[in-house]
Amino acid sequence: MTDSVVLDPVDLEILRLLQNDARTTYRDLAAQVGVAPSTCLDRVNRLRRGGVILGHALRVDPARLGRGLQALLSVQVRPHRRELVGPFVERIRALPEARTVFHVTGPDDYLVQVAVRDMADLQRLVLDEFTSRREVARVETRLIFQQWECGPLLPPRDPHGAPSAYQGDENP
Amino acid sequence: MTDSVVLDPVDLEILRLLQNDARTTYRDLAAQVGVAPSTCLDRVNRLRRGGVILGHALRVDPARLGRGLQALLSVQVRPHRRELVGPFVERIRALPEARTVFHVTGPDDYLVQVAVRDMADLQRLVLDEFTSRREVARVETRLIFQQWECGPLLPPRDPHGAPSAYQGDENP
DNA sequence: ATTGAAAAGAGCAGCGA
DNA sequence: TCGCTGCTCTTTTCAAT
Repeated sequence: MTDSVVLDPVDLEILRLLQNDARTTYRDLAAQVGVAPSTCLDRVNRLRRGGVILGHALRVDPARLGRGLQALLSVQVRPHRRELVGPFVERIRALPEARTVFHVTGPDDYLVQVAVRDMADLQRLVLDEFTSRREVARVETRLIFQQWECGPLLPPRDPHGAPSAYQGDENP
Repeated sequence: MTDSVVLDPVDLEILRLLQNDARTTYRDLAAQVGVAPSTCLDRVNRLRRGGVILGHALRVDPARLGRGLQALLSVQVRPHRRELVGPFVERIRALPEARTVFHVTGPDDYLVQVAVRDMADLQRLVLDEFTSRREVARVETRLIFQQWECGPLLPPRDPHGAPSAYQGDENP
């Protein structure tokens, strides 16, 4: 399914450091990991090509952009068939208010994280873009008080005490 | 509350481009926006100081790290008081499986996005880290089929046809 | 695969307009 | 506020180990 990706401790440490600060230079990276800068570059490029690193995203403060209110909308799309949900997702993704769309199991089909200016804006969004649609059977709105990003994503530790290096799925 | 932040069309275009690829050089940025590279640097630094740009995040593929299964856990914490929820959030954030924690309105207090290896791993996580805790009154697990990040975050367009530049809250 | 050194390129400050 | 010039640091390449 995925390309062969083998991550040794050097790769893991680089990933961990870059997730803490994606702008760390190869020089600093090299110093902290204990290899040459050119080796770091090589590793990072390999992680890129291997699809482990998908890209670099700018973290922006929604409040400073006039979107101080965020919410999660649980949406039921009926009937839940490809010809309906495909366009639904694309339409939602195109909304300037949308941040993330989750397709999930359970009674509600989608969870949509949105960032809006204020309550009036949220009301407008829900009414105009969700409940007014025929394929949208139900919308439940939960406001987001606060949101925390968690620590760097790392491979799970092997529960059986196997070597710490993680080996991805192979597909030669 | 926030510093004075005024965003003109140049700032907005820079933000839009950087959200697509945060590693775009000032030179390329300048070429696409139509100003001098030094101006781009100046603008970006201002956006940094103004708190609009919070930092740079590395986007990583969880599946390539052996965390091919993601889920959203709705968690009810009872009693929902500061002395309980503070430590709860910190404990959850420290879990290597946790990606994002939302504090939300509604019957469930928290939404926790987790990335695990497989179903057995998810079961272990729910049982050991959530339902076994006394302050956790209820956990509802929804699996994530798929997840989409949406377009760049931009200021809302003014509904009254005012100038397109967005002016943040002032506090001189 | 990793390295050090050298070349190419980008970041950054100062200055003049 | 903008754009130019020049210096410094980073990134990237490459031959050798």
